[in-house]
Parts: sequence; structure tokens; C-alpha cells
Amino acid sequence: MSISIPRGTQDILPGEVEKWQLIEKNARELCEKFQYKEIRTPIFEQTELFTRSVGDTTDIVQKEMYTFEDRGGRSLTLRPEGTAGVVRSFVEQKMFGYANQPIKLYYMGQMFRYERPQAGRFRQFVQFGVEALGSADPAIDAEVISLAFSLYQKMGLKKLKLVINSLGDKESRTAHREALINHFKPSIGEFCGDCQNRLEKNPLRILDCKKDRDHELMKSAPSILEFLNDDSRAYFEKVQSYLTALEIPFEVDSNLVRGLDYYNHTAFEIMSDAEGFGAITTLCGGGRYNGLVEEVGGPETPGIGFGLSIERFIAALAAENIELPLNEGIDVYLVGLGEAAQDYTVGLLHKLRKAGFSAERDYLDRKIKAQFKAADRLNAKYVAILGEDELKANKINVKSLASGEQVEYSLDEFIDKFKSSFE
RNA sequence: GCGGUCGUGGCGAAGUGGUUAACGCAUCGGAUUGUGGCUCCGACACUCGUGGGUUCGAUUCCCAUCGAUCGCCCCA
Repeated sequence: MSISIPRGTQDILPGEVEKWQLIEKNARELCEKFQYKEIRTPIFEQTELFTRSVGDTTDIVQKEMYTFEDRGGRSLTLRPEGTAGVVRSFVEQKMFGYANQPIKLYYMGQMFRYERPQAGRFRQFVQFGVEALGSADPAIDAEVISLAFSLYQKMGLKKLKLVINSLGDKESRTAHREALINHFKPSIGEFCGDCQNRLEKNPLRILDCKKDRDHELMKSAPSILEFLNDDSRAYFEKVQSYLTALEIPFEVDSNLVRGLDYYNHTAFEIMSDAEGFGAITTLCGGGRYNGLVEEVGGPETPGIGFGLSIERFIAALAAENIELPLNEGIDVYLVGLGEAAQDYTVGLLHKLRKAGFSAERDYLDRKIKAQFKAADRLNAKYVAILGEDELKANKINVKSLASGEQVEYSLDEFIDKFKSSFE
């Protein structure tokens, strides 16, 4: 039996990896403009970090974590999401004491969830995410949302939908929770098993159920928005007015519930409207998590962030048929004919590269025709031909593959002349 | 964790219970002794995912298993 790639993981090969690099590059540039700084935290953390922050009633913690014990008997877990590690670092490195507040960070890296793979869902996937810690200004909620939105737009995505909701503060949530339980409890028997479980644990989740979505009580269920206290309501309205100022279209969906326990106030998702996108629609999810820093052992600190998957990003690009500017060819392919000439091209190739050109030569002892084909395949702009004759005459022929024109240079002047004539 | 579909050469893709498993692309060679993209000719070692069963005989039928894929749950 041959060794194969672990389930739910993928090799990203040349030809595909360029898309990743382009997204990564754009993400970094955008973060630079928005003044978010990169942070790199470990890929595994103490298990307790996730059970405490993500919430031990969530699916992530209950059935999706890659947890293992190391040789010292410590329980460690491959990170299932990015926020927990960043917050842990914020606390441990005492960033709350830094002069420059709020602390604005971004990360990019592998996350791991033990799930059955399907469209847009993997066991190892890559998230780009942002966290802003130390500010409870609704303007930063809008900034975080607009950063994510801008990245998608920058890559050419058009069919985007931003959905926002407010989960309110603790007081609002508690009131809403009571109301939900009272609303569903008398008839909970008519709902699916999952919902029956949710009633006490997390009644908010019932609203997200797809099976029971048509149930009468679903439509008449009390909305969180009705239970927002004055502060929470004012906050949410502020976020909305800032989004409007940023010219980001959005819709409010009072049923939007995020899968992690730590969220409050602003919750949002960016989805793709593109057809043929399958069951996955969520590209990016995020929200505010005031209280999380305390939970992890730090001082009371507000925070907000998002996470987005590069895999889904690329899937969305494909769903919208967006061509990325990739596939650059090389500048020059060095054709060598005969042993003496091929020997000479070794040094010449190096000089070309040192002069700033992307250059390649043959390493398979191929005939001239095959070398030309190789040059074509590499999308070379020029082919430089060095045969026995040229070598003897101290010359080299340079042919443009586009025009077919060929010029002869003296070998000594070749690099300089080629450089000055290069377009 | 549950369900549907699928698993043939580097890639794509036919096909059959029975002696040599199509074809296309790609690759390599030649036509064109040192100049590409076109054309023509030729070459190209395949445990037909793996294990077991049925059968005189299985790549083709059955079972299991692994994997891929899509969906449910949930999410990025």
C-alpha cells in the first residue's frame, strides 16, 4: 500500500500556488494600509485554551479538535481557529500594556478541524484573520468588516453579501435567552432532536436550524434585536451608520448566529452569491468578543476580529470565473548545442540571472528542437542560442519567440546589449 | 457521526464474465544533420484503488476496506 496524503488535506502545486501567493500578497498589503501587524503564534496550544475560549458546548470543541498528548503528558490541540491563540499571546505578552492602542494584529496560517471533508471544508485549511484588541469603538467594527470586504473586492469578487447582526451585551443576551426558552419550551417536542438539545444549552442556535426553519414558532420567535438594551442598540446603530459611510452594502439578519461562544454585540458574515458554489456560502465570519481576554486570564479588554478561509476564497474566485493575472513567462531560455557550448551556458546562465533576468537552460541533454519546445512551454520571451559555431566565433544568437527576429551579439557584450535592448 | 455517487496508463476518458483493455491530451523520437508554436509517422514497461468471495475464468458480479467527491450536522 502506497503512502497517500492524509484525509482532508491537499497539496498545493505550482500553477495553483500562485493564486495563494496573490491573495496572501494582497492581504498583507491591505493590512499594511489598515495598520494591522502580523503575529505568528504556535500551530498547537494547550487544549484548555480552546475549551475555554471557543466554548465547550460548541461543535468545534466537542467533535472537531485534533487533540493529542505529548511525551510529557500535556494535552495539546492543533488550533481550530485563530483568535484563541492571538488572545492568549496578547495576555501572555502583556500587549495590553503597550503604548500603541488598540492592538491591531493579523495572522495567516493553517487551522485544523477533524471533519468529514466536502466542498470548501477540509481538515487542514488556511485562514487569514484579523484581531483588534483594546477598543470598544463601533468604528473599529466597521474597519474590521471593511478590511475583509476590501480584500475580496480587490481580488475582483462581485457577488458578495455582507450580513450583520447584533448579539447584544450580556444583559440583552440573558433577557433574549429567557424569552426564547419560554417561546419554544411548550412545543419543543415538535422540533428536531438537535433543537431539543439546544433549548437549554444554547437556544439561540435553534434559530439557525435548517430542518425546522418553516415551523410556525420559528417565524414568531422573539428576535434578539427586540431585546437589545439601550447601549447595545446604540452600538449596533453606530456600526451600521459607519458601514453606510464606508459604502459597504449590508443586510441585517437577526438569525445570524456565530458558531463560537465568545461572540457578543457585532456578528457578521460575508457570503458569496455566486451560482454553483454548492453548500458553502460563508467566506468570512467574525464578530466582537468583549470578555474573551478576561476569560483567558487578562484584564477586561474588548476585541473584534474575523477569520476567512483562503480555500473558500479561491473557490469563490472560480465560481465567479475570475481570471487572475498569473502565468508570467521567463525572460530568456539558453539553448546550448554540444558539450563545449553546454559547458559554457552554465556560467552564462548565472550571469543572466545576476543581471536580473529570469533564465533557464536545458538539463536533459535535449536536441535543439526539444529545447525550443521547452522554451515555448516556459513562455520565454527570448531564446539565446549558443552552438559550436557561435562559441568558436565568440558570438551568440538571440531570437525573439514572439516576432521570430534574430540578432547576433558578441559573447562579451551579450549581457549588456541584451539588457539594454530588453523590453 | 450519517447518506448518495465514484475509483481504469502522467492527465482526461471508453469498455467487456473469457485469449492482444479503445481513444484523446501530454511526453519522447523521426520527417526537417543547429532554430519553436502547424502537419504527418512512430514509440510509450497499466497490480483496471486494496483485500476477500462467487466462477473453469473477473478489470467487469458480490462483500468489506481505503480514498475521492457531493450532501446532512456544523462551519472558514
